[in-house]
Amino acid sequence: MKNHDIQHLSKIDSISFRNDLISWFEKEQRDLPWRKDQDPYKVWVSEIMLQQTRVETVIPYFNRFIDWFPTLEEFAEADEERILKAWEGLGYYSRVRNLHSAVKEVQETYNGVVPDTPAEISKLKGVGPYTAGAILSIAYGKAEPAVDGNVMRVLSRILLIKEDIAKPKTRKIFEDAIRELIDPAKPSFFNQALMELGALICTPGVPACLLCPVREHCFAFQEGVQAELPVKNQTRKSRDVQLVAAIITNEKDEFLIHKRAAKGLLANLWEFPNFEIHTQLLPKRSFFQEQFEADFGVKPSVGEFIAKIDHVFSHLVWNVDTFSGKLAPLIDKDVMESSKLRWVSEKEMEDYAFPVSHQKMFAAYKSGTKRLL
DNA sequence: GAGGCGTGGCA
DNA sequence: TTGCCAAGCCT
Repeated sequence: MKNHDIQHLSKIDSISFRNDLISWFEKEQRDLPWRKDQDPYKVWVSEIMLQQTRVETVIPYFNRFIDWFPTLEEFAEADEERILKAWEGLGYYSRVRNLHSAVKEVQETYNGVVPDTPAEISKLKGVGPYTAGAILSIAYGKAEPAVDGNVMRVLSRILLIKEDIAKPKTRKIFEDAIRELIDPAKPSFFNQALMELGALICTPGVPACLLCPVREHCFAFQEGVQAELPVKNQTRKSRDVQLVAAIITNEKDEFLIHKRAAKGLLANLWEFPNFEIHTQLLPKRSFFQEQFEADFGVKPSVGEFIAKIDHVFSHLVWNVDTFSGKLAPLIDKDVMESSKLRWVSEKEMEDYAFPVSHQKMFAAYKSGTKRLL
């Protein structure tokens, strides 16, 4: 660490800072389901769910997840369809596949006990620097930094750190600061308090400094520049993708669904057959039929237009022209298997994990069906 | 290091 | 409406 990176660090009374911060946390912390105990498995699950995801969104998912998989061992033995279903709608689905892989690793290598050293825990899939520090401090009481976006925002203000927090190497500056400031007696509360402060008081935009328990320690507040921090220079441009999809049924009122590839966007989730449109040469119905026949060897009939579904991802936007369609269930059984196609009843669809984009498509289909009755 | 990887809430 | 954000990690 270069000292000039954190010139205000040495001016902080770390004992007083810790006490003010932790006293506030002990009084004001939210009653959250993952704070009921310090089971390393539950702490781990909650930390993975909370990555880039709001607390209010996570709460019901966490409760259901622990209901379905109360212990690390039970989650390790779950099948992939079930774990994806548990994550359906949460986003960033590789999180749950990595968690599953890591939990199985803990079962096999560590006899079912989540490791408590930085070196071991960091080797687990999906456990990066933040999650490692969070589990080690919250579940095991180790004085390790857990630097997330909240911590960088809060500390950038308190210590007047103007490094760009969008740059990966900047995290180390904050980890070094935390190692100086962390309460060795209460590392769990210290780390959680910093994040709680970021969530409740030291928010992005205009923070509630008048309610802040540590504003006397805050150099940004002293200089009135809290709204200018943190510095974050990253704009990720998203790209538009045109798709044509069809909700295809057979004479038994079953739906044709397809399992997505094991890598990439929405990996291993199920979907209604769809294709990306690169050029606009053919009418969309014809394009869909040709692509479908090329991939699966039979040609469906494509019926009425259902809806144009717009769905925004973090890095791209889907624009999906959705049609209804009909197909006799005559696709060869081996082709169905190798093409990862399946006919399922509406009831059976409940057991499959679909991305939100396809839930929107199905909702539009259902409302269209209802209109026809 | 930069970009892939979801979703919903909010100004 | 549009863009930005919210307890990151992987490649």
